[in-house]
Amino acid sequence: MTSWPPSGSEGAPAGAYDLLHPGVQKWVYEKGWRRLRDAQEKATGPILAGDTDVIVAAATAGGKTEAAWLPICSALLAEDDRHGQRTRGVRALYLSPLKALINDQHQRLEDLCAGLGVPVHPWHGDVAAAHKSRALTDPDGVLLITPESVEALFVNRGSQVAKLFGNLRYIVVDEMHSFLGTERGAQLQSLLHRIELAIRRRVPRVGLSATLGDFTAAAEFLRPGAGARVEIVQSAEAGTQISLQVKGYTFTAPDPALGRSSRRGDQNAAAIAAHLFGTLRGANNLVFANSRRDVETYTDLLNRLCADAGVPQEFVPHHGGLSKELREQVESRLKANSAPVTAVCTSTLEMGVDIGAVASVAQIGAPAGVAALRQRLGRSGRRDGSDAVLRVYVSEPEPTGHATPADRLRTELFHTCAVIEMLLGGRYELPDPGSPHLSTLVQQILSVAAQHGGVAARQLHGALCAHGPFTTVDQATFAELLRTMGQHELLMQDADGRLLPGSRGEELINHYGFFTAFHTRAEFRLVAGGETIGSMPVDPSIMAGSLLVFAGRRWKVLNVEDRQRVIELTAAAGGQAPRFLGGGGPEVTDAVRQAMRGLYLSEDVPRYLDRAARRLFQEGRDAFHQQGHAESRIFTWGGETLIYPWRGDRIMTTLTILLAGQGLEVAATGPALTVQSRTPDRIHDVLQQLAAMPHPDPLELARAAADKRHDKYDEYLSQDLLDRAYAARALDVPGAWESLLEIAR
DNA sequence: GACCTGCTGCGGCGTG
Repeated sequence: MTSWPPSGSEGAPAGAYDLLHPGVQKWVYEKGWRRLRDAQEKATGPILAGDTDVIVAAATAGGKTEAAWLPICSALLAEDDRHGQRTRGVRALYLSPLKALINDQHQRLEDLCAGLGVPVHPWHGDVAAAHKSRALTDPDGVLLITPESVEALFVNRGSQVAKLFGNLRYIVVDEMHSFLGTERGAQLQSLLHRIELAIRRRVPRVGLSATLGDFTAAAEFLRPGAGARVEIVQSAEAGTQISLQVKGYTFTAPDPALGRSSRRGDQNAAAIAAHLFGTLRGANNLVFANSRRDVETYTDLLNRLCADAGVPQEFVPHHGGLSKELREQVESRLKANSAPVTAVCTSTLEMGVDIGAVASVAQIGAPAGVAALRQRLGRSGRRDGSDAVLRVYVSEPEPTGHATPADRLRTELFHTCAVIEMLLGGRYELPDPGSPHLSTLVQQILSVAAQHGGVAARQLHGALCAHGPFTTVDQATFAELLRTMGQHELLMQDADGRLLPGSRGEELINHYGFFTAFHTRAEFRLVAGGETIGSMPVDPSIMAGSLLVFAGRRWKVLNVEDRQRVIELTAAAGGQAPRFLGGGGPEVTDAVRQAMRGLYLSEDVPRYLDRAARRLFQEGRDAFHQQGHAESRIFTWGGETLIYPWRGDRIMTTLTILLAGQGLEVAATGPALTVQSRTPDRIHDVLQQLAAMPHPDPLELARAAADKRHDKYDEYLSQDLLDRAYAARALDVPGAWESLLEIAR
């Protein structure tokens, strides 16, 4: 890198540094950076040119943020130089999936931008209204914002959007992987498109992520219809070394004759908590549990161990049900790095927030997915070049007389290993391109109608579908959607045929919950000593006298105020973590289930297993072969027939509907399909007949499915549209036929 | 037995 001020570098090939604005060069120089990181070196040219969309893919802590902002700030300053004055209006828009990430980025960007005279404005639900109205009166610089807050701008200040973004030069989408293939992602695409429509100009988009599985799909997401022209910048720098261990635990499976028992969880949790306590104390760590309830349970167990040992409590919970104050306390304790603290958390601490040096990461139970596990791992080993340390805790039942053949397969462990193998091979989940995201389209139609105070149907289709992100929605489908929205009084037509929000539509738009594309549930506020400590979903089993574990403490319920939705608590001695009911778990992808089968069939034993896990792994593999899974996929046990397709949840759902259509009583349980009281031969015949049939229309299968409502505005879809949304989201007919042929063979 | 994310306007009240 050349020095600053520039001196005698003439003749040297122009590196990225030489392309940056002198003001930005000065900042880099004063930081003492000896050279730019690979991602920064490669991204500067394309971003600075300002005529192309760019994806920057680099490992966590690979310098992605600066890779985007060094050239963006350079381009803005160069524009000012050309005009001889500072350009007004928002000139760069940064979109983040998390408020906490915006706060974090605000601090980092201020450091760069303050000296350059580029103001930076955070904008989300926790930002004071006064700040927002100030930014609106005289907009300038960089705006850091959530998709929901952009939605609110369109709905509440539709006429100001064109002026606000009139001089926009760049759009940055951070943690882009978290938007791919989701309702929220479709909302984001629509909002970006609507900004460009409002200012009648295309604005270069910069997407950032460390965990993209497929650059073609990611590029198509960033610029729908023109993904092929998106520039991909991939850092060649290797990520941190990973130090990885899977720890196995066993527990005695409850006797099925005695009914369901909760002892299973208790026994595991106590043993795992004891190991966590012994290993993690004295340093900063993150422990990821798979549910809020588990977060509370483990925090409580760990702090009881602290109390028994007479040492300070250093385990704190962090999840979405805790109040903003409590979460921020945990985040600042992690950042401050003064006294050791371990956060037990859900995915809330998975992304972005730079929480400083974390010695290790623990994961309890099979990880939700490959990208999620990579993000969690990326929280450790960020600063000093030390290894990222990950321990995964897996529990399996001890085989006794009561153990089922399925118990002996050790599927939790093989699931975990399959995800880890995919992580080590960089095989992240692929976004699903086929979903029409009709629920989000309902929201966007209402939002556009509110933005303009009425709109013609043809314009609406042009804006959102024909030239917008909902390209798979044709005119006929769109017309049906408008009709069903009319029937539900979401829309009405005025004398000129323009569409306006109807009475129900007005209600939706005028409630602040409108801005999210995802579901939100009714919740009770938990209050202790006059302070709100968090919230939990309405649960009828909670009443005065109930005992609760929440926010890492133990409480008794004093009072439940149904009308105001408030639960009053007082400190108490015992209790259980509340159930945060609702939502299913994450989808298990086809790639993971196929990788599980690959692990059973292989002869290699992963090196990252501890002794107990290795024994469980070997037992699982032995059971797989003894039970005949290598040769067959149909088995009988206890009057039921079990089918093991070893395929993803969508294929399992599709097979379930197909078999139910043949008059069989069938349910998907984990990796197996359970069919009631039939002989395997009979089922084999049915499967063979199905395999020989032509593929059915997915819509026909969807019609037969129950429980199809899934996304926020699905309740306003006609039966036919709901079937289409479900078919695209939940079914995989070609995959199911591949699987049928495999099983019937 | 199973994640998470996010959110406005306005009235009422206290303080400088």
